[in-house]
Amino acid sequence: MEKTMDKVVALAKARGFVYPGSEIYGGLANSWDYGNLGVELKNNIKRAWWKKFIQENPYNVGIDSAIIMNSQTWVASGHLQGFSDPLMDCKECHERFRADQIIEEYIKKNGIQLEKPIDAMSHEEMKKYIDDNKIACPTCGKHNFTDIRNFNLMFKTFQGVTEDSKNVVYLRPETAQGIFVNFKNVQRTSRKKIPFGIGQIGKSFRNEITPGNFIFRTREFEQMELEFFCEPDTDLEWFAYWKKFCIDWLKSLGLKDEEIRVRDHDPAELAFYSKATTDIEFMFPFGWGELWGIADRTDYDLTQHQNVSREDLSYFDDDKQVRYVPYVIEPSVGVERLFLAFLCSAYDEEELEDGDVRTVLHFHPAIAPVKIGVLPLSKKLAEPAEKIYLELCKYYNCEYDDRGNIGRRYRRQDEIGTPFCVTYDFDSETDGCVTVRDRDTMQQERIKIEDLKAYFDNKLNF
RNA sequence: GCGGGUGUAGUUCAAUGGUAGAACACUAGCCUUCCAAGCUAGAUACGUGGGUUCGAUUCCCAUCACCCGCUCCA
Repeated sequence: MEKTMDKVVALAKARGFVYPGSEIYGGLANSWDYGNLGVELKNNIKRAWWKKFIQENPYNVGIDSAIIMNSQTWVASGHLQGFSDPLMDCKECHERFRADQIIEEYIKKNGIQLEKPIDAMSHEEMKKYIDDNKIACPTCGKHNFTDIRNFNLMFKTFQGVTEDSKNVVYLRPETAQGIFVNFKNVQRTSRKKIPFGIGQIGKSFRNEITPGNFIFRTREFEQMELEFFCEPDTDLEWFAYWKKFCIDWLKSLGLKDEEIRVRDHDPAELAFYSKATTDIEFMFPFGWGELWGIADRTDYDLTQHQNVSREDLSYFDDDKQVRYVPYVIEPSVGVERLFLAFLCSAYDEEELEDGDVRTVLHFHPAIAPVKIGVLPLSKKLAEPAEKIYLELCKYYNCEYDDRGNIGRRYRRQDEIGTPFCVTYDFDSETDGCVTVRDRDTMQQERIKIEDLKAYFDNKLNF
């Protein structure tokens, strides 16, 4: 069986996991909507993360911070400055440059004195200067540039009625900063002592140059981030701890050893804020792709916010009688990427004994969109079967289906990854039992109708 | 962002300068029907916007989307 992106995407669209966004208007590049099954899968993933990282974890608590934050946040975090450069592309070799740097190099090389400093020049003036002096592309030597564009990865909008620069706000490019600015609030109200973590699930927005690979990289996405605050000098221990924690969690939900690998970043590759970064990668049909980034952010963020806001963000350790700015370990994972990884991992085409092929999603029951399919053997048995459905769906997301024949209905449930099917047949009336069929083993059991709840509580308890 | 390609029911494909067919899927009905069965009936499509033309799904342009390659990526 060849597992291709095409097949996974086709199934996702056909069965209601993911639709192209704004489809009736011709779509919107790289936006995706999650359908009736997609929303269940997505919610299950988020619920599983929250349970493991927040609810069950004695160290961590949660938060839900605003998407739009005071713009000073992005001054402190470095997001504003880092990407407000005037960029231009060489049309000949497609290399991208900073316009101010090209001019800078040119005047330095030729000993020219400019009338006004480069950073005071407008984009038009820079472009004109480059054109007038026929400054060549440092890579290919030709002179054929695009216009200068201000490239910032952040989505910009205005808060309030007037669209002037004072009202500019940004959609957050990561949820992490909402945690950092609330560090003192959460520490005080939760009465947590270091080490402790604050987790958050929420949308982030990045105006990526090249999104793609289905839902792998999109401009609007959802992150599940944990910022774990620890004492300086204990950061590397915690870094290793969370790395293992994340990998174990992925495996507990069904990702296989051979589908996962861990890649440590070279020192040269590290972002300016990070001391160490590890990517947990997943083997997608299109190749290895980053799933989870675990970064040692040191005390960079809290120190930056402390400097820009002039609020003291240090922590006083009562036991050791020392004050310090905590170090931060950040495991950050994208919900959509996990969604895609689970979908790809679960996808299978099985050849049955009679030579028939069934497409089946082997989701871990915790994330399966539908837990139980309730199927009457015949439409004539619809009434009692519906009764069972109405009872079970109080506890588990269930689907009732009486259309077509029974075989087709089993296959449909296989295709959406439903772990169990309950079939009410002509004997059920007399013996009070139904057939429960397991998706993975294809084994069938007769279960008393009154025992069904207990049976599934046992099977679906995680 | 650049180059190349592709857009016809839900899906995979036909045909055609005079508005379109099939298969599978879907819906309804029949059937004591446990792994995509059978029979009958039915609904559903020319991506969007311009242009040429008496008339465009077909030709031209733009746009949007997708695919392949390059580029880029906190």
